[in-house]
Amino acid sequence: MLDDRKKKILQAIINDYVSTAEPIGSRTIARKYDLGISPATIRNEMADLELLGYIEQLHTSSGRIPSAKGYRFFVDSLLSRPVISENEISLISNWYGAKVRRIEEVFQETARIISRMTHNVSLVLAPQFSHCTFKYLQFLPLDDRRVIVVIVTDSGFVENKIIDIPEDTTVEELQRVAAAINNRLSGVSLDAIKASVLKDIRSEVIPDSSLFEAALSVVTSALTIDKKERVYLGGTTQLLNQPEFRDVDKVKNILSMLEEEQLLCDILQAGDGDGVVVKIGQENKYSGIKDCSMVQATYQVEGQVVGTIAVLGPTRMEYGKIMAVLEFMHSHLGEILKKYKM
Amino acid sequence: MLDDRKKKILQAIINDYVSTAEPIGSRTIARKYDLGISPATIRNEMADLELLGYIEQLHTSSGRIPSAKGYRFFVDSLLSRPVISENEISLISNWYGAKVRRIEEVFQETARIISRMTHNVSLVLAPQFSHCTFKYLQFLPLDDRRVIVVIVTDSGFVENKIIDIPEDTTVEELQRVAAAINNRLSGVSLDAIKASVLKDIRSEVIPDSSLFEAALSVVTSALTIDKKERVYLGGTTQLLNQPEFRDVDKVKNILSMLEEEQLLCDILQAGDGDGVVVKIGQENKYSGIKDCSMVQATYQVEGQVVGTIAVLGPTRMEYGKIMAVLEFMHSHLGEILKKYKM
DNA sequence: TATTAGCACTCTATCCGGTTGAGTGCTAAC
DNA sequence: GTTAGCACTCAACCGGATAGAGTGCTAATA
Repeated sequence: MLDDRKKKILQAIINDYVSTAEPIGSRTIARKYDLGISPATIRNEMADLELLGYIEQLHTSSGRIPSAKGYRFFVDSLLSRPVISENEISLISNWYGAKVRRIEEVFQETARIISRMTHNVSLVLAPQFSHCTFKYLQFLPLDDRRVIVVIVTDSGFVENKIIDIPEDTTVEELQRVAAAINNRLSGVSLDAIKASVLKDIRSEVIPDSSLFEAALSVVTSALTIDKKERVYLGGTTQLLNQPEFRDVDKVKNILSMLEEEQLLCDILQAGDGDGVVVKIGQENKYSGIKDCSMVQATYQVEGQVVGTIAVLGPTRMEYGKIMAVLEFMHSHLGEILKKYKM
Repeated sequence: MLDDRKKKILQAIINDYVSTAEPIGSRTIARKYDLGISPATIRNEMADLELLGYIEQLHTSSGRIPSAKGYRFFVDSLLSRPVISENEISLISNWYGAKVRRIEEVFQETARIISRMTHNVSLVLAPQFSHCTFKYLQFLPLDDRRVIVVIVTDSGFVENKIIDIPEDTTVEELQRVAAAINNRLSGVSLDAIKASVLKDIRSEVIPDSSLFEAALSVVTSALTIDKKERVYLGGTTQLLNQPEFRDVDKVKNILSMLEEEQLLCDILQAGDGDGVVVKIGQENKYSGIKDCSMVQATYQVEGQVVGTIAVLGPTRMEYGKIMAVLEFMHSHLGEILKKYKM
């Protein structure tokens, strides 16, 4: 365990490096931070810290920078978790009020707000459609040959698709099919429907109804799309402000990754545990971000975890601030969603 | 007007610069392109071309690069417009088949396909909801206090929103309100509704019905959102492969622009005329892309222009290829949309 | 008269050696 | 245990020399 003085020095190194992105030496620490000890002493302590693996040197005569282990210790033991100010809270509420007109926009705006406050890329994973429960399906007539199938879940998600129907289909027939499906599927979770229930139904009922087949295939397709298009990004250009991304090739790597929604979903869903979680450098499983850090948090609706929010940036990030923002979203995004009629 | 030899030399310069991104000199042209004339002659011709403004020099002893005027002449007079191959067409069709499950995905996939084929950023402006005609509105019950308002247009677009209702609202009452609205608005274009009709109605009917108010406000909000969230981007990382974007600050400028959907909408909608249009450098009105080129095309559904597709990149781009791809999309995207049930 | 060879010139990019400055580790004194 | 002093290291910066690609001009050539 580190003694008090080492902690203070480590803290100074991290604070300085986070704000300047430059390696820092003993002399500078002594000058900028009033620790009451000389550069020489700090040098000795820094040599120890390096031996212990908390800081590292790029080359023999450069200053030190925090290592992943250093950041980890900082986050776990040194960080006095700040909370965001009243001022910021009211700003956030204004931002939502000004921009959000419908539920999907909450996610996009959340991503924007988080990135604006943290100066880093933010990711918002919207609730998985498949966790919802099927409520009912309805046909809305469009013209002679087409109807819109609308699927409604208990939480009010609506999914729709246009299908062709035989020309001579009667309204009664449509209603009968809808009733049959609703009767069988109402209250069943979409997960379950996808997994097996659909097959069961198909064998239970009149197999020659092409309308029925079409309606079922819509349900299926509504279920299979749910994994996609559910990640909202904010502030991707913030990356380019970070000195660690001066190099275009590094930017390319990260941006390519951010374009792969499926990958992002997987990364975000892998988030273990509730609350705010910090993953530093190598702790990230996906190799493309092994020199980045990611702070993740879940959020809840009706007491159930439904989605994940995250901030991605260089390991040199303002962990305190970011954790505070995500902490806030973790505990308030649910309410906000409710407010905008989820 | 340029004589034949000057044209050939200009063509050689442009071809070479487009593929290498390096200024090219007389000696190299003579070596690489078999024009049957000596470097000295080429030098004289190049001096003329520079005087005429078709090419330019970065400094006295560098090779020449095409100017905007040069590219313009190339596009207008030198370019033998290629068409994309059968091979590529079947590739495209496969890509759509593999990815697209619903109508919105057509736009995203179109953007991806275009950028993949052109190696540049692509933009797809989805059809404006507001050009459609209101068909009807329907209430779908959710629970005691909430219903989903579904708005259907004649082309099959569906927009939905959840609203609160007074607890004791009867089904008949809902139907009556829906009928009243449908009666009045059916067949009216959404543009017109937004512009004025809504105000008229409000005064015509029972003003104390809060349900009625809520339904109308949903119609309004469904109309006001239509300008947003309708631009799909593809291949933003392609930018980073271009040597002209080696500089992170330039990348930042463009990427920031690409994040502003409203701006993109404006730029894309400004597209004058039908068919494929090329805007080179300064020809672009928006100052942020004055050193880029943009190739735009419209696409149609039912014989009506409903949206725009575009490719954005450095002025040094493969105009021929890009125009061919957009030409194809211009004439086929309509069908593709129909195929996926627009 | 149009083309070409030859030549002097220009300008960038690159390499190289010297200098500066921030930083270190070690040792000896406090 | 702390600190001052000192020799040492290394990246960054600067300036001069060089190489190379390219030009424009002039005179010779077909």
